[in-house]
Amino acid sequence: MSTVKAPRKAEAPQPGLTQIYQCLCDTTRLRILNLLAGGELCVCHLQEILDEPQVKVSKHLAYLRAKGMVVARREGNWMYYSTPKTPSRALRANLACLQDCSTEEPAFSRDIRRRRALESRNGCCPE
Amino acid sequence: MSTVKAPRKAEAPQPGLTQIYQCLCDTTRLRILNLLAGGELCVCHLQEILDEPQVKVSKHLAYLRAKGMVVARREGNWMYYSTPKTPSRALRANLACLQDCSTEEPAFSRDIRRRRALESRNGCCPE
DNA sequence: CTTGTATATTCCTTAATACGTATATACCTT
DNA sequence: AAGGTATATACGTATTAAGGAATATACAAG
Repeated sequence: MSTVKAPRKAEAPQPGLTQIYQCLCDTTRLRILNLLAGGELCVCHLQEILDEPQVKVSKHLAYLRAKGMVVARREGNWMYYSTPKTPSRALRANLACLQDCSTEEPAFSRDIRRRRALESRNGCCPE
Repeated sequence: MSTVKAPRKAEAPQPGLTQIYQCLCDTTRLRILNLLAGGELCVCHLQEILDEPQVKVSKHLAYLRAKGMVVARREGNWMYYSTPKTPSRALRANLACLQDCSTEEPAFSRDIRRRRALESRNGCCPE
């Protein structure tokens, strides 16, 4: 046993192909990842943009995080989620593919629009 | 009601993004799609290359077909599966992405190698 | 019409997932 | 310490998926 104490919440290792697709096969998670492609977001903004209950958003974020699809950082009361800064080849390719495909789906571009609107009028959490 | 009789087994419409990812989130289905990227295959060849029981292969093929990810044609006793000739933009992009990512995963290239070996020595079904 | 081969489907069990309600945790403010 | 806000987890439940064993279908050949 190593004497080095593990951090209470280690980030998950980068996911394999199957895990990536498991994350992508839910509409809410797709919307989240589509949004995070535009940069970090806090949970309250995600909730508002997605217009989904807190527990639902939180659980999907936990799912994504457990599989290494997103990383989280805390700032005071707020949690900010983003895609990993150095994604694996497979993850990078699939996020790019999602970006490409999402332009077709109206729900996705609507989310992006709502994000812009929300960020312009400055939301709940410290910038 | 239309008087036109529907074919007994219509091909499914092209899948949406979520459906695509639902199809991709199983290892066996990923292997199948990876193989079909190299062209049509009959079920017996798929069984042999994947080294999986008949019922498992057949059910995953049915799943893929029901979601419009593959199409099937019969020739005598044999069923041949392939990706649709004119895939939707999303399907095309994701199959290409899979192709790109699969080069990293040893299981996938092994399948391709087994396919080549099997086809060179000519298998069970009419060429 | 019988038999054989290739493939599909049914039925069952087990495990995974999705969602909601309620509760817990983490941090800030006073 | 006490209360408030943001977020996470536990628990119950309903739905869905995966896999195997057995059976059914479709076609070919005699």
